[in-house]
Amino acid sequence: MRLPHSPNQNHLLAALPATDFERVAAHLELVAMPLGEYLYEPDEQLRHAYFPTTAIVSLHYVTESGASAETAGVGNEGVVGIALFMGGDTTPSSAMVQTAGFAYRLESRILKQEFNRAGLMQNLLLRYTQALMTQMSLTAACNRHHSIEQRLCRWLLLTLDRAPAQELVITQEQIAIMLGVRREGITDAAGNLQRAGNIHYRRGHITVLDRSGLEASVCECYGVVKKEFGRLLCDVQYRKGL
Amino acid sequence: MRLPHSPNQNHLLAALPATDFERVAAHLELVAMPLGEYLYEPDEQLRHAYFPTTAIVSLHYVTESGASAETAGVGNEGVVGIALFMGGDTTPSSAMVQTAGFAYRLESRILKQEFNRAGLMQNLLLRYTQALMTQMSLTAACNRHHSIEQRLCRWLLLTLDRAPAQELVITQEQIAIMLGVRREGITDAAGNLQRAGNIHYRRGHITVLDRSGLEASVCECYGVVKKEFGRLLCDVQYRKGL
DNA sequence: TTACATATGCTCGATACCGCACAGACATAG
DNA sequence: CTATGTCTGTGCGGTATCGAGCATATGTAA
Repeated sequence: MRLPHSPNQNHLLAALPATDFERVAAHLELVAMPLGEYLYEPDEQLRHAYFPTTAIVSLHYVTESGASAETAGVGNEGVVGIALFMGGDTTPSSAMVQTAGFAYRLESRILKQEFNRAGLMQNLLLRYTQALMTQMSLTAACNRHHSIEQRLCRWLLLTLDRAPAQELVITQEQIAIMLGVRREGITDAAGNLQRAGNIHYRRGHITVLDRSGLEASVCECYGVVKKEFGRLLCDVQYRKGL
Repeated sequence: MRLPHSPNQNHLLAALPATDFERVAAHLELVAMPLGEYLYEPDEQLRHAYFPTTAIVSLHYVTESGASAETAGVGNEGVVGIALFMGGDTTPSSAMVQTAGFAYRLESRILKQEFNRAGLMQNLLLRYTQALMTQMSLTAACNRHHSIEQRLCRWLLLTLDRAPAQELVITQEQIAIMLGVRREGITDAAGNLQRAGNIHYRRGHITVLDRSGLEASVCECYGVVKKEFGRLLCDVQYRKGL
């Protein structure tokens, strides 16, 4: 399975009206996103915004003591580099590639320019940003009140929704870092899910066998985030010919 | 001490250029914000944006089981009702008055209108929104990795920075709800801080005796949020004559 | 095939926090 | 001044999660 790359694999780019899209298309640059690459580190000036197609990026904060916690994920539904058009240019968080794949990147100057046209692209980016805020808020609440197993289910489902396949290539250690827990905590929780027949995993590969099983174990947070993304970005019109 | 009310007590309003300010001034309505009032509940259509002067508002999410957790606070540095100009109009979170006081409110229509002028006000609101996102992200990480006592210190310092006085009028129960922990957890932590001579409290009143003591116990999150607010909103020019 | 690095499984004690129950202290209205 | 409701203090057992250490399994590369 080797699909040709297209900017339209990213929902935001696909939602642009033809005239807007054509203006930016020439500036879009396809880039490979290897696992573990940092798109930006804390307080580092961003040069590009990234519109993932098959890659998934994790936005997270790393504490002084080295512990970390994901605050939101970005896949083909969104864009990495919000701070560029929000005006801050940098953030104290980091963005790391969590699932290898591809993205189209756009120079910061071009993105700002498009944003300032105050057209549909601005509207789209702002609504996406609000959805991202919802995800961050829910993550904060979820971290307080829900168990590791529930949070793992949330994370798996959200990641699966962004992934092109049913199999995720990631180790339990890496998931633990995202969720901000010990690796053994993930081993436990994943073991439960595997015993229940919901997932199967082996050395860095997780396959979802029964999505509905995960949905039965997940906390409300998944549904709320999902619904909010749907609500905020449901009326995007895809360009003809997609 | 009875200061005359003025929109300039809110930093965002105070930062507007005279011409912009005069355009909205006629629409600003001073409102009292009693403790516990909900400015909006989940998915409820917002009618106004609120620019607090002396009031402090808590943005939080309430889970299905009734547990809650604050994701960010808003005082005279900001505005409640981000969703109006971001385009979503509603959010799954709630906004509740956490410290009684006053705010100036603006009809949603007027706010959107001003935002869409794409002038300094838009720029200001977007940078404020980014600062708010930083607060949400840090809250998520803080909830994962820092102790109740550290989080209490963070909350006290952030609230103090927004409060007009050194004394906060709030019960331990209410603080517990904000932080998403048991009331007893706050009793413990506050007891420690009182024994250390950093604060003094009695039945719903907390007085900060030694700010530097709190700063010594707080986690990094306070500083990061503080710095980010400073960075994003430092260059606001206050109108002459304030 | 073998060696090696790495991913996962398991155990143990420690601890932060929870849920519950109840006692005492304080503020304020009558 | 007293009664009442609210706020705070404390103790108890229970549990999720942590931290550390080590055993085992599994890919991969020599």
